[in-house]
Amino acid sequence: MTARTSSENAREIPEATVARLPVYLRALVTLADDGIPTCSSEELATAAGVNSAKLRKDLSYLGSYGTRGVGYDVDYLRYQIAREIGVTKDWPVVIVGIGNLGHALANYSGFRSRGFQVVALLDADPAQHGEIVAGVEVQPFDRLEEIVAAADVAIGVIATPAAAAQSVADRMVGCGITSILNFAPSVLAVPDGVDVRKVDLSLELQILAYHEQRKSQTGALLADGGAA
Amino acid sequence: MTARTSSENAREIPEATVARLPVYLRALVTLADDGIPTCSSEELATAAGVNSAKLRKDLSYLGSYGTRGVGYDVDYLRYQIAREIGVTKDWPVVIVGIGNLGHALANYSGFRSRGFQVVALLDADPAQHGEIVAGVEVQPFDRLEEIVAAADVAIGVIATPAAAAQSVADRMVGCGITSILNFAPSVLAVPDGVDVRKVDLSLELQILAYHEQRKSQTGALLADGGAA
DNA sequence: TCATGTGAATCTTTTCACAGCT
DNA sequence: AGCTGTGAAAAGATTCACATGA
Repeated sequence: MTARTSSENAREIPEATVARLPVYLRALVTLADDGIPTCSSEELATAAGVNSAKLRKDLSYLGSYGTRGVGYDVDYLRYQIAREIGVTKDWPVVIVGIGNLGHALANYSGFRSRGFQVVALLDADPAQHGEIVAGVEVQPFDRLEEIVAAADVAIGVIATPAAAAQSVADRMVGCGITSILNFAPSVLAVPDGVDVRKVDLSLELQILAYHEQRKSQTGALLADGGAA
Repeated sequence: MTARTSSENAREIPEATVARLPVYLRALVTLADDGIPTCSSEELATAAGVNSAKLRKDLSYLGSYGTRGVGYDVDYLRYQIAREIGVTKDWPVVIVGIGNLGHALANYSGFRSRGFQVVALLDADPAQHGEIVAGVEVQPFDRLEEIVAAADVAIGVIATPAAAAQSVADRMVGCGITSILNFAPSVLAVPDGVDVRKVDLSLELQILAYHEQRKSQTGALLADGGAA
């Protein structure tokens, strides 16, 4: 669920494809780490958990980076996807709300290694201020504007309780942040041009519960759809 | 598979709809908490962050729970959706991997209040054993089978490093778990009939980065939205 | 010979627009 | 008079299957 941005671009990559590019990138990094120089669409698709037709169609939106009869050069394709996503350099990120989840996010090494740098941790609660988490000091939320301006931050992460999320989002938007990753279980209202992605833990579990309930009922057939 | 061939099964709910039911449920809970007894599709859609046509179409797969000319009874619709999802009673859940993220998950109150009960916290690292997190003791991973059998656990959460995720999933599947929520950044191979959902924090940020990069390029398509 | 890249077909999801019920 | 519920149309995503070019 991202904001629509229309525009007639020849390079218009479908949203479903965009959502898979990071998966491909991670699979390529793993292959590269294993010393594999080249792969077929079949191999990469397996590593990424999709089928090869979908993979090839997805990659075709980026360009022709493979070699017919051979496959893909792992490093080359990896670079092309990283460039397309925009993670060839690090993005500065602020995290607001340093509770349990905020701590976990701040400590999550995957951010650093995948194109993001946590430049500030902010919390409204004075009791938290001064604590050092993953090498970064927790500061008052009121310093948001100052920090965003100084580090040219475009991406904000909200890990506050639901009640605070909208006002945090408003402040973020007000100081120029245009992408928000929201872990609070609330729907955010933001202006056009601001992207919001939501991660909701209990929502994911509820989707599993739905399918789980189906499985235990009837017993006629397991059905399912493969997931992932 | 499936073959929408005739036969009963009038109850086939599209996956896209299933993924939104928990969102509607949460919106309804909020409305109920605010003391609102009735709402229109327009109001509920706004609260859920979707448009009203989509909401009505989604609800139509469950049945006819509204009243034409009036709207929906909040409590009644809430119960119907909860029943459809299968969260009218609690599901027992085990969490494996009690690092930063595992701690945050164990402490996350949203699980308890939304249909899930954390019955065990498991970790392979003996240094963690015995610690009490959110009132639950961290136990050795080897007790998995015993605990799953005793509490009839169907849903497992993996919050381990990527390297351990597949072997944890194998053990879970081996003892009868058929739904897995995976926070480790790795693709899990599981048999048919087992559902896996993945939450990948840096993947979400990378999707935002893609759109962010687009915004800063060209500059032509910045705000737009209503304009064009 | 072989695997990519891609039109065409199929399936899914969203949106439209209004008939039908309160 | 108004809002739901739903066919039908449109848009989007996936899969098929093979021409294409290394």
